[in-house]
Amino acid sequence: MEINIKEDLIGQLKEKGLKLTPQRLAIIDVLVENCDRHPGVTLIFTEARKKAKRVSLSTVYATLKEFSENGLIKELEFDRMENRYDVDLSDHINLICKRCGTIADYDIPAPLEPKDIARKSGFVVTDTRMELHGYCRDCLKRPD
Amino acid sequence: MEINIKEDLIGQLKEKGLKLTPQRLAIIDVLVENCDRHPGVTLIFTEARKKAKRVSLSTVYATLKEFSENGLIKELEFDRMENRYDVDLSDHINLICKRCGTIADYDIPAPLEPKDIARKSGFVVTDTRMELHGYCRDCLKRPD
DNA sequence: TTTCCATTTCGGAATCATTCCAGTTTGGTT
DNA sequence: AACCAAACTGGAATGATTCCGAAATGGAAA
Repeated sequence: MEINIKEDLIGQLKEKGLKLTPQRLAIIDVLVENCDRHPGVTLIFTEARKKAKRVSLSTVYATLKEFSENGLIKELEFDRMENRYDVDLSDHINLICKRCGTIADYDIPAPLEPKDIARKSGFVVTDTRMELHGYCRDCLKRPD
Repeated sequence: MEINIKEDLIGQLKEKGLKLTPQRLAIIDVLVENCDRHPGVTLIFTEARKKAKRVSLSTVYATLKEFSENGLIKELEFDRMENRYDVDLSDHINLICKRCGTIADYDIPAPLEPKDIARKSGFVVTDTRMELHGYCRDCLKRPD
């Protein structure tokens, strides 16, 4: 499964005419290995360093930007908090824990028809983002 | 109508034991006058200066934070973009134009039951945020 | 395989919204 | 009128992100 995601990402990379560098390969590996963790730049940077000899923070930023602009990954932007990256491109709802910062996916398809919205408001939807902030199961258990 | 919102805000301020200062009064005025515009800090700061003799940027930040923490207003956080503030506390969907940055409200109640989510995922929802990014009617008309 | 150049990488400086800080002022209660 | 916790100030600090010019390199073409 992870192999498929990885091969798919590399395939898309070439399709888009982007070069396959050791840095990018390392970043892809980290993304795939942590695909259910919505990793941030710091984690990706740290882990990528273990895989490729030379990777700079600038490169990680540039690469993640490039990838998300080309639709390889999804960028979840946050305020006063590192952006998070998701290999899962499907529309889903993010459950974001206020306490530990964990981001879980909630897979109920959003019952919002872009067509209805366009018809009623004239607004053309290109990206959907649904966040539910609150507390995850684990944090609720833990005292304090 | 606007009068009611203003009086209501001032009422809540006193209820919460917060002091009514000329700076806060000016900020409330700006919020109410621009209630359908989702104003950001810069706009609020600039306009508030016209109303009160002395207002500092720090105060605007502190005040907006205080207000939203006390539930007087809603803070919409953005990445790489000023936060926006909303006097309308009801759950609604924000239509955010990628081009002009306008934020419009879309008033269809979200058909997501917090109870269902809690039951299925153990996640307790405290805040809902739904954003649909795309292009507004006006920007679609305009060429280039 | 060698050449070549657009792309990528690098690290350090710059950006910018926001927060922090320490000192001063002030609303509103006693 | 006195008092003090809360609020205000402006300048410095923060931290994620972007920008920059120079150096390195993937991979297509020769």
